[in-house]
Amino acid sequence: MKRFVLKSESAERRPDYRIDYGSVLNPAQYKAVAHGGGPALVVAGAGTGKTRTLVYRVARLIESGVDPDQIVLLTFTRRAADEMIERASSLLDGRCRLVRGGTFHGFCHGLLSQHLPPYTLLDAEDAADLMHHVRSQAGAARNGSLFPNRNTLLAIQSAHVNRQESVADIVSARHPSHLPALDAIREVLNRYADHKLDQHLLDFDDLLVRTLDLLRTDAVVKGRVSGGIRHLLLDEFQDTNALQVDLAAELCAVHGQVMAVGDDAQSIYGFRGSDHRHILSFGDRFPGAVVITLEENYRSVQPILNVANGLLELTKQVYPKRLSAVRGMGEVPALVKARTVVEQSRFICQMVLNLRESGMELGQIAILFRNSRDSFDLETALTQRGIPFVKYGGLRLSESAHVKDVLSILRILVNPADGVAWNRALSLLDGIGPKTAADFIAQIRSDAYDWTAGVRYKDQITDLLSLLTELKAARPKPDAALRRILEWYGPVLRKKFEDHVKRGQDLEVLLEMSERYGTYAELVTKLSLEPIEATAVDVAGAEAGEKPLVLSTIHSAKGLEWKVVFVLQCLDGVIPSLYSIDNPDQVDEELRLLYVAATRAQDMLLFTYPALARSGSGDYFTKPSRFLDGFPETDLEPWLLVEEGSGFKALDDPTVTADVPQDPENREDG
DNA sequence: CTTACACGCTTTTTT
DNA sequence: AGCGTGTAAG
Repeated sequence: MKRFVLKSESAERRPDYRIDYGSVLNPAQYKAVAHGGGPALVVAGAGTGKTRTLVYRVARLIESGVDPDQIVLLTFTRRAADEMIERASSLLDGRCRLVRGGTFHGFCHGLLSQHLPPYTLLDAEDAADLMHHVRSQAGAARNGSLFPNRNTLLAIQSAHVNRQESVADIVSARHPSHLPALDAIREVLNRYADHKLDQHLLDFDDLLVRTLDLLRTDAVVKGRVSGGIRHLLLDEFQDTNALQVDLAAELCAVHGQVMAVGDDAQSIYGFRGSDHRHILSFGDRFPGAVVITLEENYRSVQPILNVANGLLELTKQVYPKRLSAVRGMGEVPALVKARTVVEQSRFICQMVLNLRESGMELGQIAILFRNSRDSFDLETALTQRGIPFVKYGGLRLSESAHVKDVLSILRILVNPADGVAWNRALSLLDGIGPKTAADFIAQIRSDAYDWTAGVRYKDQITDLLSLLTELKAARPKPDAALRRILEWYGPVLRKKFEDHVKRGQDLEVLLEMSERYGTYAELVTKLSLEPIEATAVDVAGAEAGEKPLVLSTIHSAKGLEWKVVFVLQCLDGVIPSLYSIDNPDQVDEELRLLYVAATRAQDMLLFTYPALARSGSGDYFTKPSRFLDGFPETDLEPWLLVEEGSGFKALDDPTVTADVPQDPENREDG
């Protein structure tokens, strides 16, 4: 008898992979990359190849025949998504660029813009403007100083939405002093919501809320959206909030293929409603989840991890975890005591120059700090010495007053009901304050810009109106429109700002950027969703093509790595922040923040602090961060800065050479 | 009644 | 360095 063997056609055909996944990944990474069906959680300590794993998984899924368009990769920042997709592309091919990716907020906007009537996005400051307006309309200010200010109101609102807790709970837990005003707070928050509805405005939180709402109430949309997501990949899962977890659950409802990657030790966005416990309860939320742990650290030398491990041991929560280095031993991290902030900057500049001379690229060095302003003095010092740098974090170009002024005109054209934009634009005119602006806005009932202007403002109003009418009729491209708006704005800029020259340059940058956008709405929305985050300072003498030194807040440094990392201003009251020390949970978050900073370093890690700080009232002595206090000198080596010619002899450390004038880095133990 | 301006105080991190 | 408040001027 002859037998014919029928191949099973239902089983997935084993593809011929172009990449030999088994040999380029370690077993745990491979397990995650090759994971077949159902939810999976990858718990990945710092430097264990988390990004690499996601990148290879994307490539593998595509090689297995998954349509890239059916893969959704949600990351914390747009920068992270771009980087991953870029890396996947270089690994495999251009198909990876078709993967859908971005932030939760960006993804939600993409969806909502197809399903909601047109709306305008409010960034944090716009939301604050609106809240301020609502607050003053409610006569809140008269209720005495006990009534929360606009930022507190927004914080309450945001916590209410993102944590999905009641306003009463939020106020009693986080702002107990405002408990007597609870009813008034609710009233103001309701009005805030009403205004947003009336004016077709959505704030960041609304993007998440409305998307969840859409998916839960519209079965057709949900079927199409979730049905179109064969694989959902979630990066930085420890920083997702309750709302985002709900969203993720909806998005993967049809295919059930969700992979989350995260590290509870790196949860640093509690202030935005994230809760690292979501990682721990992942299995409850996504039943049957496989947990894969990545433990081998490929990034840092062991002495850096010793400090990182030491920091982690200080946290109240005990999810014990020890990173161990594949790379082995290296230099012991330093705790550098400078006398003043100025000396701290001098030290860093000279170290950077020494490193540069010994062949390290500037782009391999990063200076990290808790607060954006912590780097002000260093920025001056770097500029003086002609060291090129780029700064991430803090105030963004697109959030600065002059850029927002200019964009408000475009926003009016996009959405004539946008009272926040009208208010901003009108307030630029001489003699028009909140009251007059509000009166005008109340008169606007159509997008025909006609109203009865008081004689006092007549000329200015006519100017503004003809600008709007002209742009409305001609609808030039965004860059041409901006050019026209800048003509109008020029005199305002010069009158309003002392440093109008510098701000004018910013506006030129904006103009240049606007060429990339097809519509006003796209330009305005993109700038809110993905603010221009880096402010580059190009200094003459930078070698063409060499990446500059990186200055970054620790928050913005998440997910990145450098050969040498300095952490600035390691002071008690800075990290941990003065305003967190009463709350153990918040102190823990500050600790994790320092942990994140420490684990960015590959070869060398230096914590610096000034012993003397300056405040308005005078100089005062400081204490180094309590987190760095208890380390033995074998783990964290104290460095003393000594002036040249003061009798101390330099140790022969290649990175600490004495040929730079005024070199202070003679090392002293103890 | 509104706006403009000066002064004193200060929570920061991001979508 | 910005924000809210108090004060004086329009």
